[in-house]
Amino acid sequence: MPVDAEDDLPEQIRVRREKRQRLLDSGQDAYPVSVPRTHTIAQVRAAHPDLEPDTATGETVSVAGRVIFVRNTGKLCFATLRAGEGTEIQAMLSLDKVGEERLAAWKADVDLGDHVSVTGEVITSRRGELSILADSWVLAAKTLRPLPVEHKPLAEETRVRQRYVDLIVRPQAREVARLRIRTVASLRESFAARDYVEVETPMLQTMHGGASARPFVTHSNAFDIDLFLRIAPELFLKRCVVGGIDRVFEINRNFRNEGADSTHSPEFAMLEFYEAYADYRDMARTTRELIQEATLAVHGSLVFERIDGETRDFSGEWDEVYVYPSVSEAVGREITPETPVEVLRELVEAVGIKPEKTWVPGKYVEELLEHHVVSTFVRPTFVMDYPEDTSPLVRAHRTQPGVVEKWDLYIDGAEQGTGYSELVDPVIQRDRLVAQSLLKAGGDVEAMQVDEDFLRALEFGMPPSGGVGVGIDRLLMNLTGLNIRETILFPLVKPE
RNA sequence: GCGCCGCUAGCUCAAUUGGCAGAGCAGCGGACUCUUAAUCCGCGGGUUGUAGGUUCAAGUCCUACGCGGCGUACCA
Repeated sequence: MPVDAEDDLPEQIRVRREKRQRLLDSGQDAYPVSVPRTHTIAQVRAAHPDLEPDTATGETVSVAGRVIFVRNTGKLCFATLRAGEGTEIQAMLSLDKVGEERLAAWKADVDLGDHVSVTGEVITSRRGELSILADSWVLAAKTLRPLPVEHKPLAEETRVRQRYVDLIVRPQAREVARLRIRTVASLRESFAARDYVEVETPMLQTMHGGASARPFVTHSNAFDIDLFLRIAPELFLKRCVVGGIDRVFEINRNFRNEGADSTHSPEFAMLEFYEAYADYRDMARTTRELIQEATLAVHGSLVFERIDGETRDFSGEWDEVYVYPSVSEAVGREITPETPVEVLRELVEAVGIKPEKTWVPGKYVEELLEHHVVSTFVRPTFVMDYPEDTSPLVRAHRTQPGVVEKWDLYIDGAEQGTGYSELVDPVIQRDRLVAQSLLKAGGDVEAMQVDEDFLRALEFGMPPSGGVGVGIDRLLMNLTGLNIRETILFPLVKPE
């Protein structure tokens, strides 16, 4: 080991390395393959819920945990051991029980952060703290880096970059890590109860489609072709419906090569589900039920307090508003799919938004909607019946020309999901995708490609169907009040 | 992208007008057989994000770059 490199280490890391070496030199193992462990800390706590102070149980156990506090006195040492899930128990090491040599070794060798195994009687201290009075102890794993201060919050960046440390010291980090999968498990249970089939469709795609977004591009050496990381599973799930998987869902990652901020991550978890013989209203109801069931699974109530202390109410039926009427009301004049684009442009510019030349008329309407209407919805709200020209995969409204059967679900002013009566006419679908590809040729990097295989699938006949996409990260954000980086265990960050 | 703010000990943070770089916890040495973020005595620990510049003197002022946060624009 180069001496110079050692000298450059911070003092506390150097000291811990020396302790490790000292243990090895004396024939002890700093990282034994196994240590005594008869019970988890949680099991010991559960078995002795309310002992009186200064009680001896006569029961001997071996527990293991990370040392997070030490209170070493001359002949009686105390330590708090913490299990991975956060349960804690006190270890007591006395001169009588472990002997002079092992007590001295404890004081000299054990640092905050080390994993240790302690064997001894379950007792309570005179102050009533549930403890293991050690007959023996052994190091389970030496920690070479000092833990951060327990009682000062870690800097947000350190929490994100070193989530392992965050998980050790911050209860909420442990809680959120489990919350995500509890939410996803609830969704899967809800789908199972509705006879849905879960599938996994390609992440690596030769065409990108199903959403308007810039894809990540990668390369297959075997095929010598460029591939796209998927921006959405939509076109494959529809192939499933064509093939007769009438109720199908997928929960998996999408990748979009776009900005990252407190509400957007380049990779994010997405739920999409499709149901034959359902329309967008059926899908809205199912979506509400899924989210309500997940809310119950996480919070136990549809009226709940988030981690940030705010209260939200997801109970009952959810509000429905309509795009053109609500925009009309907001701008003080009637807006319809026939409203000339010049009028829309004036209204958009009047609120300080700069139109781009690729915008179609419906885009202006959506901008007005977002600016005037949507941010006011705290309670979950379905915004229904969108412009046709911004939704190339949606079926035309059954009675209103220029409008499609689509809703967006807004919670707390942010889009939580979207649902359609799906477009299943292969001829109209082809026209829409060709129009998209022309936009793409004109420089719109988010426009879709003409996916011939998808069109061929539709030509085999897709039953009338409803489809929904729900952002899982967004759902967690809405259930907790956290930003997106807190809901993702290891969010993408630039290298240090 | 653009604008503003930040980056100091292992961690969390101070440092007045440009004038000896500090504290708490953690660490090291010592005392202590019922502690609870133990206490008491003593001692170490810094390339102030990186590279330049101005100045007798730079954590502090200037320039560039890196990383981060917030705001703003686009996307879920």
